[in-house]
Amino acid sequence: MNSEAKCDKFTAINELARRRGYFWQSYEIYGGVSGFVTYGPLGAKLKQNIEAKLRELFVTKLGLLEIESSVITPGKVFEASGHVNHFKEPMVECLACNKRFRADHLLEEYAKQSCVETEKMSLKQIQKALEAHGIMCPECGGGFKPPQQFLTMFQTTIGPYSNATGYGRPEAAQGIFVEFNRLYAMAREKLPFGVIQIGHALRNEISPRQGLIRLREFTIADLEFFFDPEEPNCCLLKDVENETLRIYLAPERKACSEKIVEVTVKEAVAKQIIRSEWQAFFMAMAKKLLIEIGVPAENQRFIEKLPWEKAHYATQCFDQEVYVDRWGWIEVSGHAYRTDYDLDCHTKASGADLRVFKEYPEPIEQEQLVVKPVKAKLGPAFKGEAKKVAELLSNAPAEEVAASLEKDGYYMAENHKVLPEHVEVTHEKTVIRGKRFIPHVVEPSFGSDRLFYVALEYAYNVKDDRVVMGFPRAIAPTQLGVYPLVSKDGIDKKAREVHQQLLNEGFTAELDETGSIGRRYARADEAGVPLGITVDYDTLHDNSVTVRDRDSWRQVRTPIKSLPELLHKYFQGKLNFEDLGT
RNA sequence: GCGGUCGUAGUCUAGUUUGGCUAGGACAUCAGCCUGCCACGCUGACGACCCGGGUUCGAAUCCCGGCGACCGCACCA
Repeated sequence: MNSEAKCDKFTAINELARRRGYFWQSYEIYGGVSGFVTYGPLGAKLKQNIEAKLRELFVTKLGLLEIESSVITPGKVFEASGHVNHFKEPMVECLACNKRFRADHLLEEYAKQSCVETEKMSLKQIQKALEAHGIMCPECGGGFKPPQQFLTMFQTTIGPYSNATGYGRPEAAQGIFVEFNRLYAMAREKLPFGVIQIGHALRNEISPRQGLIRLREFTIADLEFFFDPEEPNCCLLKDVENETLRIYLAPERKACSEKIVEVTVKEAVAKQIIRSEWQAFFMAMAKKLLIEIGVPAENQRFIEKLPWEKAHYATQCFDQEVYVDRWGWIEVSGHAYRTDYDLDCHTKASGADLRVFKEYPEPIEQEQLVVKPVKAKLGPAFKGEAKKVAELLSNAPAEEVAASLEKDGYYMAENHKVLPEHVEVTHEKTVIRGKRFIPHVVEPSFGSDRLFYVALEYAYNVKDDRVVMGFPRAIAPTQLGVYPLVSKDGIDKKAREVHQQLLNEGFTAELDETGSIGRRYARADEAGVPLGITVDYDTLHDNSVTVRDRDSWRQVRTPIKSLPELLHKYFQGKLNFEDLGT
């Protein structure tokens, strides 16, 4: 088992995960469905702890706002955001060999059409274009069935009688954008500010096959950070400016070079490698997060997306990648500069004003020509049409109306003849105190399940033919194991007391009294329990216990009464194992 | 969806070619004994042939269909 484990960690981890209750494929009794997993007791706790780390880093320390919105989303939202158009692909199937191809890719390759062109084409246009260019199956030369769209969002109907289309959200971000006005109010109407949402998202993948890496239902952590594009400087950049980032840049990728540049955050910004300071900041934070869940810096990198790889909303986009045994580099987070794309789309589609107001340092005074309808005269003159005429006058450019009155002695508001007596033309001074604009957004987006998987893979160690899950102590699902050395002579009773005390202190602690002590240590190692507390014969005399370190297997001796304080500090990272006793 | 490989207790697996099973083992789990710090002592218990159909006196084994897994193709905004 262990030699195989070295060959393929993915297999070993999946097996361990099932056996020990980290995660497994859902609905097994009905044969299982791929793309859905159940997190077991250890896994659920580990995932919570990883998400707690995310919250600690972004919510607690940076003061971002956290929200929770619904998964089912009215169709209008994703029509506005562009997902309905972009979350589907036109595909054709060969009549002869049944192979499937992306229709737009075929046109790009054989008809030399740009992806900008194919993007806009309807299915019928695609079919005609395929026929016009005589494109046949690249595999066998056969003809194609009519093209079909594959929508990768889960579609449903909201309510029993309505035919309102709803979608399972493929990202949590839109839940933030649509609530922008309220959230901006809660941020005390100040930029910059950020909102995070950690929740389930759904994507109907055609064929998900890589365990936790590609799921149909998964947990996403979308962070939307709003700022003024005219004040794009990041006030927190100093905190991370000397962090180094390993980046695989787009030009290198185009040249098929493997070259990774290693730059500090400061340099990346100065050299415009990363065009948004806030994006650079969050990339540094993402690196920190991954280190905290156990992935060393040298096994992380950022990869700049090529133009055709980028999401429809993004300008510059980086993926954070982690090296894993089975597939090499896999994406764990995406960092997109979404500009004002989403808020602009929702402004246009909903009619709601999602702009923010920015006061100028000095108010600007302007003199403006104003044409005011005189209601008292309009009424008798136009009777029932008066209201309409007034409206037409208000909407017409003042200069045009004034000029016409001056020159011709009247102004035609459609077919109504407006005379000078009907209006009052004045020069008014207006004071413009500021302007309205749509904030820009940088979005770091983490795949929680992928973070979970890489945490498992980097924790996975084999020591003396035993599996030891070396989770960083902050994310370990179980913090403490409590063991009676033997189950007799009152030692078992004492161990239960110690266990209860530790639970009362708020630790997650497991009591294990079966089997030999070595077996229990081994079992705890597989569950990644950082510390073992063993009650032995000496405990009965002097109230001290041994504390065992999961990673070094060393032991120290400590009085029971000092355990709570020492252990709290240990799990906060303020003490090392050696400091826990003698 | 396509092609290849595969599907036996919680896990790993023997048996499938050549039908004869009351399906064997190991680890894990549970109960009891034993215990003096790293899964290694003893006794016992629990527990499986992916689903459906067919062939046959008899199917884990052969045939067909379905489901699922792994690899490759495609897909992964």
